[in-house]
Amino acid sequence: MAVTLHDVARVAGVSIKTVSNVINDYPHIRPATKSRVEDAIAELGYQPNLTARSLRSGRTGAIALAVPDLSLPYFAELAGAVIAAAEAAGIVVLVEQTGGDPRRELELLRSPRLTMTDGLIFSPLGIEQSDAAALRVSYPLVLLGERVFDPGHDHVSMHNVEAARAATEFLIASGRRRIAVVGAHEGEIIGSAGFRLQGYREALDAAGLDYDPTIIGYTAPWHRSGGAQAMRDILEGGSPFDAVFGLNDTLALGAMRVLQETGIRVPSDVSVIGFDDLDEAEYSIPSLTTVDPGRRWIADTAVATLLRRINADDPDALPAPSLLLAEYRIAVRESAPARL
Amino acid sequence: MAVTLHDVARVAGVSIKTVSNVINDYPHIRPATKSRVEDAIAELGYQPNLTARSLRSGRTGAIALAVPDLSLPYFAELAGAVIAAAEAAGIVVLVEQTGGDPRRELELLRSPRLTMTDGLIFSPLGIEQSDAAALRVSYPLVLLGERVFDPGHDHVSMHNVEAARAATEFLIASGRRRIAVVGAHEGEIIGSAGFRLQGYREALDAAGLDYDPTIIGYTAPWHRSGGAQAMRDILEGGSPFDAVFGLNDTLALGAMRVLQETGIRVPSDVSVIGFDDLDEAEYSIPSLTTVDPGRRWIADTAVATLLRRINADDPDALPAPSLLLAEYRIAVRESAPARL
DNA sequence: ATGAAAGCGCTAACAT
DNA sequence: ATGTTAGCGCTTTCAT
Repeated sequence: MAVTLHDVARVAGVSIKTVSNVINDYPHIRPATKSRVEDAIAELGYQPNLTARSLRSGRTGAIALAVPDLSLPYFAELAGAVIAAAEAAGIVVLVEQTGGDPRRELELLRSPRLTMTDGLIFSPLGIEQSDAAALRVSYPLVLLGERVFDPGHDHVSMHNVEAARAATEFLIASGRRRIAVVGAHEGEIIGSAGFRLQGYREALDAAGLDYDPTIIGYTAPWHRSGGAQAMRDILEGGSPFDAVFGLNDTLALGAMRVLQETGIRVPSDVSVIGFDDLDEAEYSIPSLTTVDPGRRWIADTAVATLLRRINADDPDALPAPSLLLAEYRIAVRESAPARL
Repeated sequence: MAVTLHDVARVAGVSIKTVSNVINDYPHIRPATKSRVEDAIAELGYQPNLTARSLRSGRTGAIALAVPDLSLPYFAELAGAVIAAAEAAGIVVLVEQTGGDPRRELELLRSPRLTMTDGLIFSPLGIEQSDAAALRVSYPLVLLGERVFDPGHDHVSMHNVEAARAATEFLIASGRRRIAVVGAHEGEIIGSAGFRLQGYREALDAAGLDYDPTIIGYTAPWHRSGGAQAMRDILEGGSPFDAVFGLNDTLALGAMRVLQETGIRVPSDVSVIGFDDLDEAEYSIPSLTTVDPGRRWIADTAVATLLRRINADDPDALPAPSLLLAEYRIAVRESAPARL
């Protein structure tokens, strides 16, 4: 069926080893032999069978990336950045969607599917501290997102607490005092929502402002509709506020829409800040001030770190698993100007 | 290193064939033998090596998906839908980004990488009619997007002309007469921009309205910023208009932002309609009326069609390559109400 | 109902 | 500088 090394070897009048040498740029080949082989390859349209190569070499040249859902813009942009970084390194990416479901996340970690890849970049959402044992796997693994697990893994994440604190301080510095939050998770300590809320409280404390639970809006799914609903809850509560901190951009965008519906003007009545710096933050009406958490750096670093583990000759000779945190910055746009 | 069939066979006291039979649910196995093997599998934590299975069976259980860029929301949502459809069929998806660059698209079609997959779902953007020969590949291939090539391939697409005509007719029926277009491509006949513009012109013709080139905005990249720029061009031209047809949602969203900046109100002054029905169309301010082109159906159908080719015992016994077109509908929201 | 043996296409070890 | 051989882990004949 397909052209194999043997076919090329026969046509070129050499052994398959020589053909293999040519393909793999082995240095000591007579130019005449080399060109004869290359001609045969071109003539037959030979392409190496990567499955066979993988079986023999133990390397597939592919990695897996597991994210909750590509329809969430943050993860779509993250996946795009990971694929681009992997391609630059000559490897391909198998993308899995877990839906943030802990059962599917655990299943994925033990899936035989992973034998088709050299390692996994995993952005968990549903699994918990008690599932940490499931992360002790035999293949190279890099975790993304919140560090809710014991050490022992390379982990690439962002400065959630500090960045959220900086976002809140930015609003305070611009003159706001009653800052509502959209997207909190009831009782969560560890996790994006918990960390960002903590940063928010630290900023309030430092400024001597009181924490007012009546302007904290809760929603589990971080969609726009969740942000809209949480914003409505706060409005119905009746407590005044002069700014909104959306714990991510889609929440902020959903909240902004509800404000607009209600006749509240952004930013003249209420400032709005988000978190993620999605592409669309630049084009919303008004454009969204937000925290750029360093997504591109996260993707590049995750791939580089995974490849370092994969390529390690002696796995134990490698540096200990590390927590790598991206730099953040505040992207100032219209929804929350630096001064009112 | 890893546990193999041989290890399981040794522990269970059977041959590897029997273990293989158990794994593959071969019916004629003595229950006692079967449970002995299953115990050994559990005890050793055996997992089949899918690379070896692929080499022997000729099937990888993976397909490739090539799209321009996951940071474009349409393709992110499409990719998510394809991965979900594939997962339901028990296969995984290797995602490639071409950037819409014809060179990379052509390269991809001949990439040895594809030997790691059973087939390809390809959404081309850059290659042209003259590259049609490159599409005559030896592996199963399903094309997505505009049918700019000769037949001979399964192709899953949308009713571009009709849907664009319907969108335009919707605006006309609502009372609009001067409908600007944002996102046209200079001189393009075949392609999303060309087809949708054609549908627009057909609707104008049918309604007895003149086509006015001064309210057609051109932009090659279908980003929000492109939509914004094309909208500005039209405004600078000074010709009046009472509606905007964005040839996709991001263009429409970018245009809407410029209208708002200029003090033009949507929809009271100008109606805006898009095309794609992205998740975000529902949450923009105002929410965006748009054409739902049947993305979910497209993803399901592309996967099902590709799998049919892959699973064909006799490739020639299959139905001829077909052009499959999704049903469309207009999602009516605030930016263009049915009646003003 | 189970086993023995071959071989998918390649790379690695060892020859020469 | 090139050839020979073995074998990665599995499925698939072919036996029994």
